[in-house]
Amino acid sequence: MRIAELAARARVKVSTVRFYERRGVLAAPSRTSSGYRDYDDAALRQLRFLRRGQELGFTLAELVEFTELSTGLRSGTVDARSVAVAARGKLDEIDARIVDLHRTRDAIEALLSQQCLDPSAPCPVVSALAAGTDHQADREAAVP
Amino acid sequence: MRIAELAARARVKVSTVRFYERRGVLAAPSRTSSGYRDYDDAALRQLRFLRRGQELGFTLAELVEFTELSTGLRSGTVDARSVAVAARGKLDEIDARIVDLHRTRDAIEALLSQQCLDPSAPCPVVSALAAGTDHQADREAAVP
DNA sequence: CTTGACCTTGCACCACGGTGCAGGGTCGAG
DNA sequence: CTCGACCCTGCACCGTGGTGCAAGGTCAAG
Repeated sequence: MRIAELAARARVKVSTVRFYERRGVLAAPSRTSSGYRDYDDAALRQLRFLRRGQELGFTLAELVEFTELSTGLRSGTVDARSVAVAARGKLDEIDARIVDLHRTRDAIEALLSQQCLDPSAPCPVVSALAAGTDHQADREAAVP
Repeated sequence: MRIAELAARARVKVSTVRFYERRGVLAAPSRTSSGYRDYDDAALRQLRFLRRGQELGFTLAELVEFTELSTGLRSGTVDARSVAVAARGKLDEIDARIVDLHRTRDAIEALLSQQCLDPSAPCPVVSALAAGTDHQADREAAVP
């Protein structure tokens, strides 16, 4: 398929597809005799994978890393152990983000349940976000 | 306190503090007679709030919005209903992100539990990320 | 054979979130 | 008084993730 069809089916812009190719995020496709890019279904899957990954907050660099790990594992150039290490790392990152989001979520819920309407109490959203002790930074700021 | 101390205590760079002021994200502080910025504890709290919010994936614009909503509510220039509407919207966004992250998490966990080591089966991580039907886009691509 | 929709390349531009540097002023210890 | 650490402004630059436009080539319908 040509670039417009690929882009439409992956719900991205044509310019974005070319941008991904420039960045090496999407493999350069074969070309027709007249020089038009000619994509296959694998390119469509890859492009959708990139789009979803972006929506989930991964950077293009991370998504390239995932792809390389996945294909490397299949082709045997990457061993299972290093994939496991990488996966464990991502898992921990994601878990931390989920915990953080739950904290924020709960704070906003508290806001919704009117607790923030009392101007004498600190807003729970702000409190939840501003959380963190001063002591570490204070020590460092005081010593030098 | 002066800018270096503020920056150290909020764990951000001095240049970042000035950048936030330029962008209107952090209120311009009072100045000493010689023109030095002079910050109070409220500025430190605001800066920490911004840093935490950034870590949680909010944009500076969203954090400004939160701040304005919070202060507007306290000063009575914003009514509780519009805060509730905004909060509900953010809540839904966060919930969607949590669900997505859980999906990704589970897919990576599947990878860790060796299911991806079978080269004949599709990698669950890639599948989870590439998920989504083609039909909508296909229809749109076919009709014009 | 023309017309319009599509394709090509290259380059410039955008928003976001900073980062760094030059060239100068200020402050406190010694 | 000097020295170093700090501060000021302005401006240029960076990476990330695109977006748009000009100038030209290709292709299929009419």
